[in-house]
Amino acid sequence: MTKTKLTVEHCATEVKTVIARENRRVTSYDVALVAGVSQSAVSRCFKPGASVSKATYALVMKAAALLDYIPNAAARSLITRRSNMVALIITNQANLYYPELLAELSQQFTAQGKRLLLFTLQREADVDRVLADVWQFQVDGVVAAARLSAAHIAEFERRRMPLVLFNRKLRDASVNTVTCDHLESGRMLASRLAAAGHRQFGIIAGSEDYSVASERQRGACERIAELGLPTPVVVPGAYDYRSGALGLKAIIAQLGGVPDAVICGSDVMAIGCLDCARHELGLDVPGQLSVAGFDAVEPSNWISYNLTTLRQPMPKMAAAAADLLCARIDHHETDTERRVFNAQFIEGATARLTPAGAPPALAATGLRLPVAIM
Amino acid sequence: MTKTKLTVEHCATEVKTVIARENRRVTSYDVALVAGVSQSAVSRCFKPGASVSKATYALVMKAAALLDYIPNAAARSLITRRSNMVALIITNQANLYYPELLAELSQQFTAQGKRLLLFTLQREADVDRVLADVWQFQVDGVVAAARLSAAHIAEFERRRMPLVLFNRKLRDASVNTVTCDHLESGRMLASRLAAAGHRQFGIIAGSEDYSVASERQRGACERIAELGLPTPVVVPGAYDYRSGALGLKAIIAQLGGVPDAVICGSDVMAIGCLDCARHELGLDVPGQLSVAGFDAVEPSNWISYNLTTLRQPMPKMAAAAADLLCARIDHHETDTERRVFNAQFIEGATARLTPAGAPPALAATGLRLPVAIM
DNA sequence: TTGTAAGCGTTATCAC
DNA sequence: GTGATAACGCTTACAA
Repeated sequence: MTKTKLTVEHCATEVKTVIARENRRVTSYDVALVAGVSQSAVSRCFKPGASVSKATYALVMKAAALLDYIPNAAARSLITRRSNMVALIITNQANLYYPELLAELSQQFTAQGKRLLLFTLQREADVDRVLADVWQFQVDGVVAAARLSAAHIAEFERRRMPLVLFNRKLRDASVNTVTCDHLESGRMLASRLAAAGHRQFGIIAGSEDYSVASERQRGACERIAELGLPTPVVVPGAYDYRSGALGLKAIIAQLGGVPDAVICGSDVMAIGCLDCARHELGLDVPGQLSVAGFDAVEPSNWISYNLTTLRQPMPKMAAAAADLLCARIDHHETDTERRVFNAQFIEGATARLTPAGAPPALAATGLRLPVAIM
Repeated sequence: MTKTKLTVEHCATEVKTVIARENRRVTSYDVALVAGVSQSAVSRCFKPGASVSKATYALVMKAAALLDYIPNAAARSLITRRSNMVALIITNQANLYYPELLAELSQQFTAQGKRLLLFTLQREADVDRVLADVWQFQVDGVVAAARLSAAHIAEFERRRMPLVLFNRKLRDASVNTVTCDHLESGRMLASRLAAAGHRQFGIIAGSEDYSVASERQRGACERIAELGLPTPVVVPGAYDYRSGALGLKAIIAQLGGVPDAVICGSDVMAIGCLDCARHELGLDVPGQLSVAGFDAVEPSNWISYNLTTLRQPMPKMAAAAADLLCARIDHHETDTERRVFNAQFIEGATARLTPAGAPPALAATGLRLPVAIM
């Protein structure tokens, strides 16, 4: 004959049915009602480091759990002016060839409590259309792995939107950038190949508007010229597998013969070049021709290729991008900085790295070389 | 000696300085002030088919442009209950091996005015941690390319969160799913290989918790059993390149010899297996051993591999996922649906597809086979 | 520590 | 077609 005791549980289920009937979301008011505290008390419980008594906290958390309450980020961001979202502007191409980049960035930003909102580009020219969307979504910052014009940069500044350029350079602008020294990479590769006695180079460049490949080309050409070697034959490429084969054939046609070495603007092109040389043209690589690429993508490491290439320290670069952006967002850093990383040379086995006739160094024989068993 | 005429431009710059001084965002009120209309008129101008006169529209748009005004999506989503964001829950692995998936999904959703908010998982087990975040961000729906438990699914229903599972199945749950028929793919591959006379199979499976690879394995085993062929040797793999070589060696050890064919749960493993067979073990593929994979990833098509494999129609699958999700979000569709696609067989040149001794079919010689020139 | 009340910047409803 | 006004769900002074 006891009068029904109004437990928190009872109250919660009752409130839930009301919410369901009114077809609305669970709010902090609902939780407050169930917990028997004020709405602001509920709010404080969900703010890390706010002053709440243990008892209140427990009460609120119990009610929240009962109601499946989760703070509404949209409402929060309206007042705090923080969305905890970072836009990533990236070309499809970039994601296709550097899938680790996405994983690394996502992980780094997640560690800082931020999530990536994705803006992919079919072509670099789509930036304009995409930027309008970026502003709408109230992201806290932007990582751009795409070509931005000076006007774009100006708009970022006007809107005070933190920005980090990833592997893109812009002259005459003070922007945070994270890059790998592609010019130096190109120089280094040319130096190594020249030291091994290669004289006539072919270069398969990237498309003109992609600075990474063109810087590598510029670096290689610079160094080749400095060394007084014959002018290399430079042909354009589209950064893909097919470009490697087409490029090699174009180089051979233009040169009237096989060059000593072909430097490709990317690994995928190098692999295309390599396959064409070996399987279509029947050339011995690196016996008759050396082939080298850039990036050290996963397949470059596969036994069939074992490509001579240079590795960009992607995890570190991603971490640097996250650091720079978070410094601006969370610590109101205003100075801009350029973080430049150096590529790591991967010897591989598709380029002769010692002068012809010299005994092959240990590396040239390769740890991963075919070893017949039985 | 004319009194300063208060043009819209003058007014705009004045308002801008005030905004800058007060360090706040440009709002629709500011635009209304400059345009000389009410705030609600401004709001209407930014709503696609609202009733506004041409004159007002022009006035408002001019003022908006002058002030760099863009509607605040957080505020909008608070009242409309639409964030125009869709969460993509994806394992790092999935993105690493299927980078096109991301591009396709992003494109499909962008076409529907929605953007992807990225939630990457180091391991499939991280889902729990990630889901709490998903709820916060008020996304309109979720595409999950990760393993969800029945409890997870239940939470989606409780929260009425639209969900599409991508390439994951769940027994006994009515959920929207988009899959490729991996079981049938496995069966088809086994059939084709058996028809060509292969009798003893080795299978390199995927890790247990990844349904795609295990279904393929199940399909292949089923079919092999139906045909009365010897029980295949099944070894586990981790979906990566290294697993291919390890798997092949394990199969050979377990069998005491080389099998007729090895079916690998993924192309990357198949490529690892292939490289090991050819370069480490000195086997002739497909002369002494047939190797086949699944997925038709880009490298599988490279001349060095030209892998026998099955292609998932990724673009169509991505489109289907977007369709299903948008139907629930925008058209309040409540029925769930399973869209199952069939894989396309890619003959390649790493598996013998005609009975031994029979004259090779045209396909077996391959259009992309090495052709020495000169 | 807690509650009250004022925003944040929209969209939606309703008179006019 | 246009303008007041009330939500939306939260954070944050400020007062108690």
